[in-house]
Amino acid sequence: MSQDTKILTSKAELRRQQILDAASECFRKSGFHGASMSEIAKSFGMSAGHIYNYFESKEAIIEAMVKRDLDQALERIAKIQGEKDILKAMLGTVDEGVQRRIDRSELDTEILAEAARNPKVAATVQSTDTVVREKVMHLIKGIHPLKKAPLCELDLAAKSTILMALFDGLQIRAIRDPNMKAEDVGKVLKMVITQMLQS
Amino acid sequence: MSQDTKILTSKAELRRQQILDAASECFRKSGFHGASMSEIAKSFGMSAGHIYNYFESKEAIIEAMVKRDLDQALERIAKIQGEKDILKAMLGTVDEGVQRRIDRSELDTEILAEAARNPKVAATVQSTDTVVREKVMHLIKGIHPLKKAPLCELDLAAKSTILMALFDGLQIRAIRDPNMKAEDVGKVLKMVITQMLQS
DNA sequence: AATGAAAAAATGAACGTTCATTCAGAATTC
DNA sequence: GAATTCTGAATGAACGTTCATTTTTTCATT
Repeated sequence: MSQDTKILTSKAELRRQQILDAASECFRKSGFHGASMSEIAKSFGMSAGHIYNYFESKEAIIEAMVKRDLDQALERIAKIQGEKDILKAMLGTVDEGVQRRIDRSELDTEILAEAARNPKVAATVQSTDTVVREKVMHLIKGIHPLKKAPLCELDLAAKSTILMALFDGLQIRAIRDPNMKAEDVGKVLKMVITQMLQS
Repeated sequence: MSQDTKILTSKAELRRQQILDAASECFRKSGFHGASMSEIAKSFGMSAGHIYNYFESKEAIIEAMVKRDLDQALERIAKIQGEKDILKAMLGTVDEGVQRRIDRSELDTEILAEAARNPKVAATVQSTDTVVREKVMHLIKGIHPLKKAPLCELDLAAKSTILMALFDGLQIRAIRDPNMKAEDVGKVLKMVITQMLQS
């Protein structure tokens, strides 16, 4: 099995994923600066120093985390894009989308805070967001072609921003208001999204 | 002028405000853990040690910042509550609200990240949010009393959450997408808010 | 006004701790 | 026995907080 080193899930790659998983959990609990390298390493039985054989620095870990999340986001979008009725497909993923934002609120907030002050992390976050937002705009375009004149590009950009802000905002709401009821919010959210994307 | 020590804006109180102002700017630039006490102190010509005559710890500074922001939020809400046409008054503040979220995105994200891992800061953030959200629910109630049956409490809670999530979300959007156009977003935002609060 | 001593405001070096990163070498795999 | 994987002590820098000390302000008394 080792005759071809091009296998992507090599041992080294598995080690990298282990580190990312452990670091995600530690960053969530303690924050990017609060979690030490040895805390991350010990949490899955590696020594602190050895992490540096897989990542150049602590900063590089957070960058890799952001890039890994991008692929998962693109998969979810592609699944919607493949459906006949795009609006219906979108509404069908609202509830799980709400729950995912709640679950990831602490980690994502930590990543954003780091992006707000660390130019390298900011660049990674911004470039992945650009990719996602283009896909979202394409989704919205696919909803509209019925009644009126086609959406102007300006409204399209603004609507994609609002749509993403709605979900991004829930991540903040989850921290500010831990008693938020996901089901009720999902209900109103579907209504708001329907109204916005059909007008 | 010194015969009555009950004057609220005493010298000590002014000093506290100076520290809060300087700390806000330093936290925004460097983050809560990235900004050192001496960096904060030096930025307005005080020594690091002297800060401890006004705040018990670094943590206490962030808590005081959150409480100070609450008062400003309540003032803005009270101004809307005093108007005849509440929906119209709300829409009138959307554009400046969008801009404020953009301007404060870095600092607020930093505060939230700290709240996500520091229970004391979390308690302060959550209790101030509860106060604000009750006022917002009261605002929404004031819009509705026309046509239909009164809003059920459940929808009221969910709508207040969505309304606040929209603005909270813009703060994240500003970090993920620095090219976001505030005016265009404001336009669509007004439309979405109008539709949601009148249905 | 001028004085001077007590109170208040302010300093900054020192302390103890923690952390990211390095590296010489041990353990394991091939 | 070479290559790879891994360890953990060592390094040097940085940080929050304390405190002995100095500077400034206050104000009753002269």
